[in-house]
Amino acid sequence: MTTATYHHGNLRAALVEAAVAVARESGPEGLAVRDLARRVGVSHNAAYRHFSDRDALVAEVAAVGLAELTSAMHRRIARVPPEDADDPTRPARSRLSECGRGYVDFALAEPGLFRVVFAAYPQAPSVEELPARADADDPFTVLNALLDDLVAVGFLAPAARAGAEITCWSAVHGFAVLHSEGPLRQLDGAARTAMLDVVLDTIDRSYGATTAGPASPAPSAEPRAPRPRPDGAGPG
Amino acid sequence: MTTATYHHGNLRAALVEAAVAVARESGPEGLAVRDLARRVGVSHNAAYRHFSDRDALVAEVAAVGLAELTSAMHRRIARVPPEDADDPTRPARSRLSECGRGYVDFALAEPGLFRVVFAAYPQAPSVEELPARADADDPFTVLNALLDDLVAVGFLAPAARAGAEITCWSAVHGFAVLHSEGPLRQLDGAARTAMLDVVLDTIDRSYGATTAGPASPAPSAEPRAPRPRPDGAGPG
DNA sequence: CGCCCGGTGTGGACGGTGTCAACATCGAGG
DNA sequence: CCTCGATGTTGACACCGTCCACACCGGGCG
Repeated sequence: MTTATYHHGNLRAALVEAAVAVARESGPEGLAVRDLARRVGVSHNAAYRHFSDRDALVAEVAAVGLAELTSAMHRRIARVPPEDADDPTRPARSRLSECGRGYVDFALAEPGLFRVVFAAYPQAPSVEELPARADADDPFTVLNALLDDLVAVGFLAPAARAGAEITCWSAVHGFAVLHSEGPLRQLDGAARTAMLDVVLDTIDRSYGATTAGPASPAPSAEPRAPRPRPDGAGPG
Repeated sequence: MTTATYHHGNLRAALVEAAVAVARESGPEGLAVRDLARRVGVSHNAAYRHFSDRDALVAEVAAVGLAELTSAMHRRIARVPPEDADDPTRPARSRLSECGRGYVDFALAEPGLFRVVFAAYPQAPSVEELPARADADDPFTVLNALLDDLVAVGFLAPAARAGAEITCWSAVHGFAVLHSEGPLRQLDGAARTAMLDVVLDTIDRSYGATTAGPASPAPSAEPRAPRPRPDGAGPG
């Protein structure tokens, strides 16, 4: 804690910290303003000097969770070897898979935080405004960059690029939700891993078919220069 | 209402009916036992003669929602013509797509009910016990039947059948969650429809590739046997 | 130096919730 | 007819979010 300068010092930070701890094991419905105030050793209502609403506090926790989620993805992505002698498309494809695995890992390891994140997730940016925030560090931006790489490498047909981000996000998010606290919550770990492999392979196979098969209009457009990979370790 | 035989008559049914109505527009967090009792014109606590818990009441609503969800899927599936002169695999493939569209339709049309369903969804049956309940009428069973059809028709390789139910469910459920009350909630209808088409086409293309090419995540850059082209899926 | 003001924390109140316990009512069956 | 069990009522308790009035305390101004 930084030096206590006032009555309590840094109540706001203490509240957020406590809230994150509670959210980890109870999810969003476990977050109660009064309870958090009690934990921090302050009277109820004190929190309202720092957060207009309970929702504002939850949003703060969601921001922390979102950062952790993003960093979990980055960590997984960074483990992929940058080159493959046999297949030049493999690194980009593996990065996409690992990105999904990082997402699911987080959802399973921190189901409470994960649910808080999606109880108050900010609007995903529209496709038009994406370039403007290409430097942002959130799961959707990371995913889009990886898909662009997949096109640049010549694996994903440019014509199939549109909507790919929604497809990947949907598949991985659905998997995460169904398994972390949904109807598939009590599958054992091994089966779960195998199932996730199937999901990711299904997408990979489909995207490979866009360049190889007769599936889409023009099988080829020359690959663009690969963008620098955002392997930043992230905060936390 | 059936003839009132007692103090109130059929309180239980009245409570469930009111609860479903509330859930439609407020989701699970809008369901309050006291409020429902008030709406039905009965004192609080009366409900506890019929439901042990608030959770028990929510579960009842979830059952109603699950039935509606299943029926939405059936309705969509039933619209697919049973035969296609050009391509014998098309009906089964279209049924799978329509099944997904029915799922998403329901999630978008009834976001509150949809969320109640997945706030308390029963455990999905394991693969072993599936045959035993092949006659059950729930989304997971329907999906499995359609995937079996896809194998029978020769479109989906038997080796790729395992895990396909999880893949399809994940993709469609994720899409539904992200769009119905998630970060993509304010996409306009046309874009949404197009995105769902992409998701479903991605799966269709991948499954079509399982009968033609190597099923493993091998590079598979070379062109493959001529597969009937999985162009836009449906009689949307 | 002293006073005031605004940021911060306190205490109380109101209406809402789930749930338990005691009581009242009413219909069916002995 | 009378009892008994199923059903509904009333009251209470402990929580919750939030609004209000008040108390504190330190820094900036006179």
